[in-house]
Amino acid sequence: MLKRKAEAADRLFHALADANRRAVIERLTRGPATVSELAAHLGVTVAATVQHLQVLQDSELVRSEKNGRVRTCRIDPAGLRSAEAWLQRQRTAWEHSLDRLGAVLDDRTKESGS
Amino acid sequence: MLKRKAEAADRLFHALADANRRAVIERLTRGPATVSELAAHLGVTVAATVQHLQVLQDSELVRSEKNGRVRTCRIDPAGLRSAEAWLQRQRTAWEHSLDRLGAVLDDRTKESGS
DNA sequence: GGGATAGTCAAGTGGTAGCTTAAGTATCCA
DNA sequence: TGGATACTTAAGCTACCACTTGACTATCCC
Repeated sequence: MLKRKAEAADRLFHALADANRRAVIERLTRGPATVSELAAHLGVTVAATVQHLQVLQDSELVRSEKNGRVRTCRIDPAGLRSAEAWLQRQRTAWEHSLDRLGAVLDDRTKESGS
Repeated sequence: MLKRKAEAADRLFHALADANRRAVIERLTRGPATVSELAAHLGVTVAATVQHLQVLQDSELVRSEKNGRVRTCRIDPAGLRSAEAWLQRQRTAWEHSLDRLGAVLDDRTKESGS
């Protein structure tokens, strides 16, 4: 199995697969927030929120820095970009394969046609 | 614990979060394949492959039809498109929020400046 | 018909995810 | 200083996931 290279994508899509983590991202696209604010927004404990934030930071979807006792979280565009890149790569590969199929069908038509 | 409702985005990103399922997608972007071919490609049993395919079909990433005893699988672009759409939505929302921040900073500079 | 092929279904297993509570650390401020 | 605030860490619990094996159905073709 070709798993080594896949780890980043694993983490990335796994991070996006949870509704609460996506809610954090959606919230942060509208501006930075503290851990407590995010916890209130999600309706879970602060501890659970910290765990989600860890996952989001590991996949470069969120960054955060701590000032005094307050941790401020914001979007890290790197993760969003590489997720989009993977999907675009697949879509383009698929479209190319459709093009090749089209070319083959055209050739067949030409051969058998006239 | 609250049972999470399996929303579309949940299913979608969860489907993409598994390396074997992504390998199926990558394989299918290069053209259709049967269940056995996919199983051989992944190096897992046919039964496991069928389970992956079920997940991929539920999230509209893959379609399949059965002719005789052979099931042929192909890419369903709907899933890829809606995953891309979600990510793009977040990225543009984030960029707009940066714009608004920029505007505020400009105003502040104008007010306090000179 | 009957053996091989292609896929489906069900049950069981080890591992992991997401959540909680509880106890800790660091910082703020009256 | 000392109490309140903001976050961190650890342990434990339940549910779910990816995978297997084994039995089964449907189809092909000699």
